[in-house]
Amino acid sequence: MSASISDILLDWYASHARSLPWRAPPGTPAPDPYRVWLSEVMLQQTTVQAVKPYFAAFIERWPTVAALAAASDEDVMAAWAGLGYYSRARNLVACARAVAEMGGFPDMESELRALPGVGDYTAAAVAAIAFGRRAVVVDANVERVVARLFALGDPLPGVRKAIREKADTITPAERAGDFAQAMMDLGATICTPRDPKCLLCPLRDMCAARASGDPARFPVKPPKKAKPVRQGRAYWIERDGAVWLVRREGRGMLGGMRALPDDGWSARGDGSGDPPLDGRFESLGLVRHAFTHFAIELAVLRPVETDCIQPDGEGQWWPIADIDEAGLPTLFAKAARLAL
DNA sequence: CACTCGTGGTT
DNA sequence: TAACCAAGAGT
Repeated sequence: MSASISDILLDWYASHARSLPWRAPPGTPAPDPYRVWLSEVMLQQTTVQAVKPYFAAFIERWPTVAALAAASDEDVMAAWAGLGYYSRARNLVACARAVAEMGGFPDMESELRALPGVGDYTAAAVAAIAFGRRAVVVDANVERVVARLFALGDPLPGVRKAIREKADTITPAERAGDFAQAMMDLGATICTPRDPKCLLCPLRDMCAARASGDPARFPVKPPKKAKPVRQGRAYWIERDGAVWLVRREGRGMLGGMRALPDDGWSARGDGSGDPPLDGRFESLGLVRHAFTHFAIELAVLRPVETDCIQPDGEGQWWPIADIDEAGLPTLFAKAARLAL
């Protein structure tokens, strides 16, 4: 009887696992579920390199889920600034509070799945990695590896159901967590999106995509839509060494984050809203920034008359010397850099 | 299902 | 340099 895919992969993982701050070495006891969960949320659509400093800072500042549950929304949002997808930070606090209330993380995939910010992938990953449960973990790496192993040629996202079924068939009953991480490491280091390193792959002899001669063709992706460019304005309003900052509303673009006041570009898309105070403005320059589904050209403006300034609406005067601690998302950090 | 939601590195 | 892409979730 020949070795199974999971046996081969687990054997490969024993000597090729990446060493990561949130990870236990292959075959060693599972890490703290809090660390697993925190890293998985941070890693959603985010590179390992980008996550590392944020993970270290969060663990240092909030060593337990109870500590994070006790933190203020404002502090967590500011600590998340720059990492992107800020709904993750809003859900992170909500999830920490729910878990603290429960007395700890549930150890079943179905219960994990019910927590805020925990979807199919994260629930399976935490169940497998932190609790040793058998769970079918499918992220973009696994999708790519499985699509290639079985040469699944239908386009995403329709092919996902078939991918999951195939992933289920190769997931072992034991060590599903190591298996999942092995699949992800293989996808990240060998079975890469472009130019896969098939000669180094432990599964090369059983890979249908490699046999086809063009493994990089899998998985087939749909054409992407053009990215529109929006125009907007942001306002740099200074008084006594401080700048006027607002907190963005709701769950939309950059929701919950501290920001410069703007003209409503994110809601309207055309930057046609009103400035936060009357008077004339002069230009400090233009910030170009690309989001996932649109780009923006943000004009940064400063009031010409600088006496007796008091902007409309809610906000706070933030000391300019401490601007790095304001927790501005990157777009507004760029605008602040331009102003300074 | 289709769309929203960030950012920075790589090619 | 424009495009692609990363340990996805919520609506």
